[in-house]
Amino acid sequence: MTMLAARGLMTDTEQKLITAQDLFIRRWGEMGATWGINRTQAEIHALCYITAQPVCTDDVMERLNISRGNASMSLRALCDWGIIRRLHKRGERREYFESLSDVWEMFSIIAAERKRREMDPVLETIRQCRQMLDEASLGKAAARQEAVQLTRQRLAGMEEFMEVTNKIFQQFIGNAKSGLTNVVKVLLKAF
Amino acid sequence: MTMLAARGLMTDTEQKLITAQDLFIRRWGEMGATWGINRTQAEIHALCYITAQPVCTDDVMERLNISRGNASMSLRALCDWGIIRRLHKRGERREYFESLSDVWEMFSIIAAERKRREMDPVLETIRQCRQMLDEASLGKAAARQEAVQLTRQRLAGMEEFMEVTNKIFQQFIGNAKSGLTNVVKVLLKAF
DNA sequence: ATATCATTTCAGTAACTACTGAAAGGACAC
DNA sequence: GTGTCCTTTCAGTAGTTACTGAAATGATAT
Repeated sequence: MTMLAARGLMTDTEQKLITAQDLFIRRWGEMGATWGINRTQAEIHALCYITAQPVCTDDVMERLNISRGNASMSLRALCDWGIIRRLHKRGERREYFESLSDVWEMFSIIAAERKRREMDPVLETIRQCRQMLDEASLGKAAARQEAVQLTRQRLAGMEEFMEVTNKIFQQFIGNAKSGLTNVVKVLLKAF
Repeated sequence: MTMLAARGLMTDTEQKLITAQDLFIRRWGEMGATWGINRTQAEIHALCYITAQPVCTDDVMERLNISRGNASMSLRALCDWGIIRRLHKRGERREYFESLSDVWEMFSIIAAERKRREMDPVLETIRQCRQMLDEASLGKAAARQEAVQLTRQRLAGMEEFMEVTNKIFQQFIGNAKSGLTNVVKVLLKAF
């Protein structure tokens, strides 16, 4: 609840709007926490997204009850991810922030970054491991030992999975701007 | 590096195998950490998966250098997720654990659980918010205010996204056992 | 130049999560 | 019953991450 609301300076409609928004913001924050982004950052993003209007640092501080330092750092992190943007208003000193409006675009930005940061290194490691265990490195007899073969099979299974997943990600990423919804329609029909 | 290795009681091949496995285990642990599962649990799972052989609590403790308590609790958590299984060996007291072998099946188990725990509550909240802001709750005039309409649009956008995502998840989940790879092939061809 | 307002940085701290090790709790054998 | 072997639990602690608030930095106006 904001200061304004506490002082009774809001209309009934405004209060209800705030209440609904806060509900969404809190849930989104909880969800973010289990997806590797921290709660506060997820809440800030939810605030920008749900209001669909530019917010400044003080708006964020007041609305979410956090310090200036925290707001500043978290806003920057969200800008780095690319899911909110800085925005200068003519004749105003302070900076505003707004969320991307297209959820599909946000998703594909996040997907691209996580693929790069997390999947690619794993794939790289798997290849490295397979190479360490191939005939050229171990010799023919050693490479045929059961334990070695089992591990090689597991590496292969994981590699296949990650390669396919990667391709799907790439499709999403590549098609984000030109109407991702279409891609998804095709996808669902195909099943 | 295990005790055995330190004492020089391993063959060259065994050492190389362990080294490759450890590489994979560590990377998998790092990745898990950014996906909401903790590093140790991810490492234990990686160990079970990559060796493709039943491991007991002591194996886990020695290989990953963790305490008995930690091993016990983490193994249980992985069993709860359903991606490793308990296994009794005839005539042995101690319990063993093994990973599911099919990566697709593991993925769909995790997807199903996360959908239930994380997406479903958000969808529920979005519907609740939309209801709070519809004409029936606010009155016609209030519901037409710009701020209210903007928030309603954003809620709608997010709902659509999550519903489609949910459906895709369900397809994956439903098709896991009967050869998920086929589903994916269809999917990739469709693009 | 100086004043004003906004933003960033960061040392210190609070809050939280993960982990240990020892004690308690089974399960089976004798 | 007692002893042995293994597993689980949990209080206490270590380690990590998130946050604050104040000082430093920057940006614009006068």
